[in-house]
Amino acid sequence: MSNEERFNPHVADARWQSIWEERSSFVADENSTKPRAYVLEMFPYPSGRIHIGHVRNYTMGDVLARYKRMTGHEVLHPMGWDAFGMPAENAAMEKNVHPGGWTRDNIANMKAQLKRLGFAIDWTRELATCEPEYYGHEQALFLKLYAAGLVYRKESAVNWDPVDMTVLANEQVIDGKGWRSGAPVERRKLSQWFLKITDFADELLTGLGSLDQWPDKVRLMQENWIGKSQGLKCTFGFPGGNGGIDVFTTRPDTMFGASFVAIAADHPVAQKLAAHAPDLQAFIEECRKGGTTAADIETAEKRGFDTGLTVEHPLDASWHLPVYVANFVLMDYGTGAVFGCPAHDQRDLDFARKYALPVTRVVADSDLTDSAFAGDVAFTGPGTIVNSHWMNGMTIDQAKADVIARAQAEGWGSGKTQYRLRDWGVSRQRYWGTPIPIIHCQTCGAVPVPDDQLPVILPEDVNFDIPGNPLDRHPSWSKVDCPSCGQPACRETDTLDTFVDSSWYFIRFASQPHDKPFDRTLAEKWLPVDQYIGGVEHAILHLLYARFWTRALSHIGLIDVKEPFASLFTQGMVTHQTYQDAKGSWLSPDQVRREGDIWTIIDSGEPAVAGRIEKMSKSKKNVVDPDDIVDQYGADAVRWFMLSDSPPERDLEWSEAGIEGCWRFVQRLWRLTSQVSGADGADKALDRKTHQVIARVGADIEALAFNKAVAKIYDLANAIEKAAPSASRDSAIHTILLLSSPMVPHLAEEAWTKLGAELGGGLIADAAWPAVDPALLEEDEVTIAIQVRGKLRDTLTVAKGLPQADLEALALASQKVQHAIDGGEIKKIIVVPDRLVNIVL
RNA sequence: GCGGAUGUGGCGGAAUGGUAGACGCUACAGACUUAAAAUCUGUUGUCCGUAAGGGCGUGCGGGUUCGAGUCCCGCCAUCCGCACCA
Repeated sequence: MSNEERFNPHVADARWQSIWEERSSFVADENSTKPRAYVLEMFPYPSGRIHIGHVRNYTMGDVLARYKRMTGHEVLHPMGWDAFGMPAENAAMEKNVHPGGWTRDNIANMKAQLKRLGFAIDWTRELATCEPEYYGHEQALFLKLYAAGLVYRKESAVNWDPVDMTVLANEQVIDGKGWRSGAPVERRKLSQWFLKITDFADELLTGLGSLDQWPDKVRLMQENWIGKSQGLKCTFGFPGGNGGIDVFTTRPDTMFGASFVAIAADHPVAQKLAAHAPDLQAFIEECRKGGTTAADIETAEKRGFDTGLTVEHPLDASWHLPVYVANFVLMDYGTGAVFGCPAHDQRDLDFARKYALPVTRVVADSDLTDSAFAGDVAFTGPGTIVNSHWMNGMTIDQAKADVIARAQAEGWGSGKTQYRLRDWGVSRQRYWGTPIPIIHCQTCGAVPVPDDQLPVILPEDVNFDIPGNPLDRHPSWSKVDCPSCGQPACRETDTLDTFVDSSWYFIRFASQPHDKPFDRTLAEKWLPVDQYIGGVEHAILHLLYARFWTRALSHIGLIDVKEPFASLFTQGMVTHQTYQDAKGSWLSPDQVRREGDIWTIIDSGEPAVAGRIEKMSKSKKNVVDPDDIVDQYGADAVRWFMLSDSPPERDLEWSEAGIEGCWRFVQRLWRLTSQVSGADGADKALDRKTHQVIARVGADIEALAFNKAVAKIYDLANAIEKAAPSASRDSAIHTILLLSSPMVPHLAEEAWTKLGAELGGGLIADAAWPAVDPALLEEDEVTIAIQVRGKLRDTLTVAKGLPQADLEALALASQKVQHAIDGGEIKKIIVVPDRLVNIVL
């Protein structure tokens, strides 16, 4: 085949990309009267190179965006950069570059990479969170939330790396040591800024109910994260009426089964006692050291320290319970104290057995109502209250209500709703983030930076030669006068968690005025995002914070949007087989060769081991660089591969054979377009196929079932190739181009132009999605399955709508059917019109 | 431990309770070619059979139904999330 007959992406891709750009094809018109569609993929962190996972993510969004355009929508499909964060500081330390320069270079590189894939993005709205034009407005929003009382400052414990002199996130603490320095991590108390997300706990929970286009899995994860539970908050008083210990319980019905009270190591009562009790102090220290990883907790023994204190049981003041400091009680949930009811809580039982505390049964599900409780397995099921005075015989729910009512009447407690969700700590002791716009004054305290002094811009002249936050040691940056009293004061040197940056970028995309974060009317025109696509790893934090931030803005009257993302889709990862040599070192796919089932290392000829199929990662060397494959196959083949075969929510395995197949299909589609014949005559069967495929592909794209849409396009391609020349066939070729154009846009434009004489020119990107003729969706012949006792014995092709009696007669006339009946007695015949006949013997 | 998802050919996967395996990949055979690539035509769940045809097949065991990959009950396996949450 000559070169002219081939589609050449190396020429075509760039040509069409620049034509789209020249014509501003994908710039969203905010004055449009068309229905709007806001399609958004989670914006990337500018790490330096596009990852194949990004390609999959953005290809999905792109297909939807292009499809929406073709179906008459004004589409907003923007792109930006989640540009603050630690990797830039790490690079600064390792390579002696400025985080800003490093980040901006990365953005330039990645933008070029994205452009090569031909995404239909409105680049005029591009934003980077590290630029003052963005984070300045974020500071303004932060101060509005502060003014509304949704921001506060409190002492909070952090993981402190004493060598790097920095705060570490939990996942940066490995075996109690800093991930970078390897130094044992200390717990430090720092004054930190918090956002009152807990004020919105109930709203965020009930709001999940309206998100019917979110995956159940994500809604459930958020529900669990918010962790609503209802119970009783009550006081166990110290004898003599001198204060007491507040506890929260979800099982007030088991009050009479109490045998001890346990408090957290950080509980004020424990702290106070420890001041004069070195052995308790030592115990508390040990509790704090305990790891926070899953494995640590699983293996951690329940341990306690008897304080010698006792408290009165609220329902019987003569009954005194011992108070322990226990390693399993968390200070930051509930009140930091619990009462233990060992018979009906496994953790309490473990503890009671260890310290030989009483175990009293108060719930029974059988005849076993004795107060003595044997064994090491707590009973947590439903049952009837026993050994509990007036509550005996009640159900658990009745008893709960009774105790809460009594507590409220008598004033020692009240019903309470408790959430697992904690307020969002947003302070980061780092340079490369949004400066928190607060000034600390000795006289006035924390003073917001006045509006006219925003943005608070990061100083450029910083260095990373020594550990710690460069903002802290900058000679002048933090030194300012107090806006309130004019005395010398000090800027806050902490910066905001980068999750704040990503909590409102979708609003800024919709509207980008210079003088304010967004224009309300314009933002409300586009929002909520109609389709949001990204990785499931953001199921909780990013998506919860963005929901909170939007609600907080709504709460203070800045925008009338409750939920930012109407529909959410979480796509699977791109995976690839891994390879190792005999010593276990990872090998990249191009270092190995396969012969049958044997893998060998190409250079040395030594055997290689083909390992698990895993998410592409640099450390396992099973990566494929998007630039390389675009160089080799062109953007369209890569895009097609991203959409083929695997359902988008599942993992997609990269394979050489797979991309080769896509490349062949791109060429096959190209060849088809040269087969427009100008012939006359209709081909009813092909027309029918064409219209069925139009309907399916549209529905599949709307459902993001790209693999099915791809399969239907293959189906149509097969049908076209088999059909004889006709006007119908020419029309089918035009149709298949339109249907595949969101997926392989460069090829589609190239072919569209080639056929332009017939079609009147114009870009296929601006063409309308083909209309479905409903009349052609119906077959006029149907194939009927003939079953005998539910087993298929024959099939018959008959006219659609044949009456039941005729179907029965035809079925019985079949030799195969008669053979299967074999003279047996027919009990009844089930007929499903146009589908099947089942003869029951 | 708690919660959730998934399980279909050699592989990725299709299938409103109604013909299981669409479509793609792989493999094999053939055509074209001096040859290769590309392309085209077949075959490709499994077992029995020359064939016609038939048996068995959607992780395992039950159930509902004229009919179950699909619905119900109970297991098993894998993956994911959360995790001392009172």
